[in-house]
Amino acid sequence: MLQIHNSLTNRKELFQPIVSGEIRLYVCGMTVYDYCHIGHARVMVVFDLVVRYLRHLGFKVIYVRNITDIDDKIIHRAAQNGETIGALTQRFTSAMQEDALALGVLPPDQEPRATDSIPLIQSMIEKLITSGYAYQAPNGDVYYDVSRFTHYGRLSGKQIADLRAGARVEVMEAKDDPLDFVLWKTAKPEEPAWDSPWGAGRPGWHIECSAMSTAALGNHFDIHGGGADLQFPHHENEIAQSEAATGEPFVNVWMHNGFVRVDDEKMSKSLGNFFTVREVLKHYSAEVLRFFIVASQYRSPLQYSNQNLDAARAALTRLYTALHGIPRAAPQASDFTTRFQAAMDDDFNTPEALAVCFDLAREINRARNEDAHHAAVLAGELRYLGGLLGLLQGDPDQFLHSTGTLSVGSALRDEDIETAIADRKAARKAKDFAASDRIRDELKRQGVVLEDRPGGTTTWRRE
RNA sequence: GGCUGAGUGGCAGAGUGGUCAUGCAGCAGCCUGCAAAGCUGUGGACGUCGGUUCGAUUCCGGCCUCAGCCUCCA
Repeated sequence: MLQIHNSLTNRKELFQPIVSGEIRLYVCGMTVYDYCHIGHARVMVVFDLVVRYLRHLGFKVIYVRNITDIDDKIIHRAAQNGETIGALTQRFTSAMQEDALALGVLPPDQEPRATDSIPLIQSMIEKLITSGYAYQAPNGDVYYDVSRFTHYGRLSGKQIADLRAGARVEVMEAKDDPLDFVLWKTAKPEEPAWDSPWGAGRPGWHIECSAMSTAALGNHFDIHGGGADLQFPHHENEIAQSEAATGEPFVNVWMHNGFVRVDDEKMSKSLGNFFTVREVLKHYSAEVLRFFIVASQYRSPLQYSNQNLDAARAALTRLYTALHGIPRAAPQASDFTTRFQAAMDDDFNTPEALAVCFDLAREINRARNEDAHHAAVLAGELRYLGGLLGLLQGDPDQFLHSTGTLSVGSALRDEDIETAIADRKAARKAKDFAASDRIRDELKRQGVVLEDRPGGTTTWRRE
């Protein structure tokens, strides 16, 4: 029985879909004005694996992840670069999709863009004004009246009074209350704008997610996810807007993933301590990066460091070594699958699920010389379970022959290695172990490790 | 100041009221020409002070430390 930690109640809860057998899921995606960093990668990987697992359980999942392609930062960055907003957002949307693909993140079922959703957004704002939840200020901006929404603060565990007391919100004359947030921003000259009943302008950030999610998934849907930094105010505001506009409950389960940290601090643009996905992929393979993310539970902080990526690579090498040299056989669900599912059912406990994979790998290693068929079936199971995490789908030989950490400099070509191995084989046959060891040492020096197998064959891997 | 969350062996990282996490690293044995890989065995931990309990790393309370949110942020 699947349990998910719900940020709304701050507890693990038994998951019950609204419509039996079907799950509607919305995740806040990227604002496309720069390359994705590892924090963005984590959101994509985490919810990808949530979707994969839910589908494995037999649910029909409708997964929507939006693209924010209009906001202040985009406008500023485009101006800075001297390019159009459309060119900028198109460029970084493509970059984001490339990064996702590299990380083995399956595309969402729908990927709506804010700028394609203006009519939806306007109609929601219209409803909020009509029902008295929003007002147009003298400066033309339209604001949401937070005091009208009685449940405001429920998701983030905040009291309106406390928020006011500790308000660090910029004082804006136009607002009735500093906590009110903007739904429609009047355009300044030079800024992109859409016509509206409230004058030319553009949507505020929060409203787009309310409009796009309810349009795609209905007024009331199952799961809404995103990074923990979106819990307040973004998600809080989404609830306020959506529930006020539709008169229905918005979302049953809120999921928030933890931050990626660098030196015990949150990785973020403002701190400048971020690593982009494409930067990291120059040094580590995408599967290693993905393993690194999966090796922590999604709500825990994730400590980014080369040391931890190296550890991820070593661990992944062990799994691929177990699969190496074993023919593919159809998987059978055994006790390992039961344990794996129990782990995943417990709020997607991927570290525990990986532990099961390692136990399975040991079992394969035990069986491989005793009972080849059994080993093959277990290997099939390991591959299947790994697939639920988006791992272990590659060819073991290929993984072991690649460095995993993509080393720079003069790497030996595969053919050179094969030639050296043939030379060494001849030397061994002639019992010239000094020559044999010389070849092995030289390869080792260049980062290639040899492994002599029973039967006289030699396999190799890069370290 | 308000509100969250966290402190586990050399490192990473799960979990549990009393018997094994898991991976890397260490040690010993088997295997090997020697290695590597693998297998077997093994040492090593639960921030701190109290409380509850036959028994707490696990429950409760205080304290210390760290991170996050309260402003754009995945």
